[in-house]
Amino acid sequence: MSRRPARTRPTRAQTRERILDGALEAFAERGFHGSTQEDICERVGLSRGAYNSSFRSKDELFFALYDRVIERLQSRLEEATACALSMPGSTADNFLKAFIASYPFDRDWYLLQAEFGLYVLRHPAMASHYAERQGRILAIIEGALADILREDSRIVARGLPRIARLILAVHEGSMFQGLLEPHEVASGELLDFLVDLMLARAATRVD
Amino acid sequence: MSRRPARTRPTRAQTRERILDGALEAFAERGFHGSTQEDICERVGLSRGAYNSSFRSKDELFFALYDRVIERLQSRLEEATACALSMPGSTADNFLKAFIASYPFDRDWYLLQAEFGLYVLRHPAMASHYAERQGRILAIIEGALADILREDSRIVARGLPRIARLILAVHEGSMFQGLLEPHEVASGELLDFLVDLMLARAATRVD
DNA sequence: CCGACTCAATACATATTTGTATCGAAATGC
DNA sequence: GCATTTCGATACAAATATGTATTGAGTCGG
Repeated sequence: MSRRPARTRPTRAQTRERILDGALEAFAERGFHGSTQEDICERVGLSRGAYNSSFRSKDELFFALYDRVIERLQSRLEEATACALSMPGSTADNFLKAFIASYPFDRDWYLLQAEFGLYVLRHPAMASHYAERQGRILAIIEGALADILREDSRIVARGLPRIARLILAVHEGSMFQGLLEPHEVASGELLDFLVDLMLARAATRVD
Repeated sequence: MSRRPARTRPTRAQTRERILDGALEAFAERGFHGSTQEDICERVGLSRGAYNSSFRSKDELFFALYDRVIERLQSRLEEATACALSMPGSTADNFLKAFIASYPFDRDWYLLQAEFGLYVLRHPAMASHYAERQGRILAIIEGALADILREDSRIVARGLPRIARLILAVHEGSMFQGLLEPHEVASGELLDFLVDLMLARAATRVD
């Protein structure tokens, strides 16, 4: 035990994190413009005083949140990649599908991601920031694909960046459809289908 | 010339249309929550009086706009389908690519579409409304695919609904990437790539 | 231990936005 | 033509959101 008495007041960093937690919830539920300071704060039991003291503007909060979200996604994907690669003798199917399964597929994540996307499209100055973060995710996907090529070369070799983008596009598009009509589109279904296409196994002709 | 003097005051329907025009612009530029009545009205030179007189609520306006947008998309796609089919001897490649090229790929359209998507995800009661409209688009794509099958059977026959959904997903995902990084992702590039995959022509092995 | 400083809560002033009520012009029905 | 009704603009009132200033408790350095 330290000589100092236990800290009773939370660190600045801690309250910042709590506000980010509240913002995550609020933005997912009501969107960026739809969320008020009060909205965000009351979810985590803080007052607007803490909010205004911790963040200069809503935009600053927004991007701090985005960075946190991206960092978590990044480590999640990297972990999944390492894990899937560690299993010896994995085929491209297994690898890709394990990798894809590790991709977040929940409502809040999608809503937030979409909200960020709209925001940066409307604030061109921020586009590069977003693109850089998205680039990291694309790089991880590309890296994973490159690894697969060493194990199973059925997949196309050329245009890795484009394939990575295609995977990302399908993931996001199908997440939306899955959230809108859960009974029609199962989680990961379209992405699995795409993998099948890439492995050229689904290209059967009509009878 | 009619016995009545020429009409000087616009019809209710006309002002409704003008307000929808303003809302389209405003929602695309600032989003649903970010757009105020004033925002919407001043773009088309009307006062808030016209707004409140024409629409009971912002939600009503939003869905009226959505329906108008979907109707226009629908006729555009149907037209493109008919046109592409009328060209005799068209291969699946040509057909699909012509069809895809007719799909709107502009900023405002994407922003609005994404905004609608977020809205309905957050208002589950509205999800069925959106799903029904999206279903029409999917049906057109399915119909087009079915037509191709008669001309060129290289494409997979089973799971047409899933293929249609995949096309939709790729289109939306790639639209976003294209808008975010125009120099990285060309319009329609990913969709063309998907078509290649479906036609099993891109599934070459690494050397 | 004491003083300076930090942080979050509260109170307040301001600015925006929305909804309602009213008014005048214009169209329709008789 | 005249009365009635409709529609869009203006004015007003209420609600909501934001930013700033102040206050008091908690923390850190000497």
